[in-house]
Amino acid sequence: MNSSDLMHHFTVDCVVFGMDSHELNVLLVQREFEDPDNPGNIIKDYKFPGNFVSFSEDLDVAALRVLRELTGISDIYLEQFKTFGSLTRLSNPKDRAWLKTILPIELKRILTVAYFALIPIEKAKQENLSSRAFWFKISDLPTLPFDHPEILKSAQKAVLSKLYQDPVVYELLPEKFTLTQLQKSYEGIIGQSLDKRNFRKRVSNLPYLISLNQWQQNVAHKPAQLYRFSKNIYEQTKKDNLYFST
Amino acid sequence: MNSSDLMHHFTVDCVVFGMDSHELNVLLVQREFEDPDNPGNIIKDYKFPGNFVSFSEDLDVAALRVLRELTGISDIYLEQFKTFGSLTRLSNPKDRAWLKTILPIELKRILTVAYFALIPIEKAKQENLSSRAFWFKISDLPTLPFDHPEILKSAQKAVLSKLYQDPVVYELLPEKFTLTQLQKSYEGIIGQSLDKRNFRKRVSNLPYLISLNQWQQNVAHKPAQLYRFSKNIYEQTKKDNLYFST
DNA sequence: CCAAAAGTGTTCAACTTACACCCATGT
DNA sequence: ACATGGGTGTAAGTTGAACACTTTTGG
Repeated sequence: MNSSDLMHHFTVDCVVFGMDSHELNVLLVQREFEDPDNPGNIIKDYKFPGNFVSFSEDLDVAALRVLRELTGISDIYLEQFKTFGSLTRLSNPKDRAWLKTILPIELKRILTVAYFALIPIEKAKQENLSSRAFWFKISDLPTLPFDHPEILKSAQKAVLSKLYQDPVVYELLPEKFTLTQLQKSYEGIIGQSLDKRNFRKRVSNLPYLISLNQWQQNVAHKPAQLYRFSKNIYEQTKKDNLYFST
Repeated sequence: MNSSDLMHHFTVDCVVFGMDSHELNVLLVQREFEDPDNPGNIIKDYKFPGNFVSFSEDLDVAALRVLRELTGISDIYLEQFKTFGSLTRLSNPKDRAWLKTILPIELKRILTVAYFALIPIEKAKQENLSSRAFWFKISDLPTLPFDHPEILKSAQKAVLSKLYQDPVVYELLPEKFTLTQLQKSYEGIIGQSLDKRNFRKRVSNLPYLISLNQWQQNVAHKPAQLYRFSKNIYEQTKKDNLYFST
């Protein structure tokens, strides 16, 4: 075994979740390449934003760079959750054909360090989104290449698991939000609907959820009160929950 | 940017937790090399078992192989939790000197995919442990090289977080165990002591915790009843808890 | 006046917490 | 007989779950 046998290509891939008024969405970037099975035919499909990491680049920095380059988004909550290194991740000839268009050498295996990211969709839209980046409802995603379906499942679990420990839902919401928006965000991550009265009773005990003397405007129904998340109060009052799985 | 700029060395590192009758322990392997600052002097210290991964090896397989080769342990619960790729992980000259003894080239950066593992200490001892592998109490660890202190902290968090979702404590216990052993295992992971009566009331509701008609023998006190964990019953009865962080 | 979403309280059951003493065994 | 860890119950407080109607606004 010599040293070059021990060298590998690495990418970072980002699963970006965005919350609109109804449900969770995922940000995908379009790839466009010639179908190797059908020359002359152009395939257009979608994948998670991801790219190679250079040898002098910190992982987290690489993830932010790749996300900025491919989507235009730069101010976002980002967290590494798992590295995927199966020997079969590149087994689809279409995926290998596409890879040749971006790195024209034969690749044996690519490890990818996967990140999840959370952002309110409107904010992402303000940060002039790349013309190649598109939001998809999580309930209606196109077929994903590589092992991206597995990465997505793993990302959803990672976000849920994170929510057990930190109120990361606030990363999905704009600065001022309604309790219904908050509830929808929880529901999107948990994957279940919650009882409105019980939900409100529960969150009304959270010291870091600050009610503002402001209400929605120009809505065709009773305007909802606006709230904000106080990171300071959260940090000061959080206690480590002690529960264990049943 | 050419292709070789995009290639990296990477290793797997395993943080092996073992439970003895009192507390959590961690398995370290000794490294032995000449002090670059003081030629002729031999440094002996300890690190997590870890090694390079070859280009044709699955990640999880590599972790099991490395663990077997360096410690002798082969039947163990193992789970990937994070990849460490800081540019400064190799900044200590002593660590670079040691690396040269195992791979005699100049290395720029090594990414490491970190795993945690759980095993009952006695079981590990049966699997003829390598003479270079040693158990240390988690409350009394030697100084660790590289970024291993950070990896340890992250591993402890990962195990705790896992315990929120699955009763992985049972991986630390022998097949038959007492409620006190179970409690100590929880306490070791959680890092806090628990009330005996409340603990027992709580676990007595777990359908997958099976009491045996067997008791401890040859102990200088009232013998404790033995229990076992039923993975089957756990799988059949588990429900996804719906709680969120406060 | 209609549609749409906001907002609100009670009851019952389940769970959490705090807390102290006797028991069975080996030496 | 003593040292060691095993084993047990209750009361008070808190939290979780189920459940339906009125309010405010824009169109």
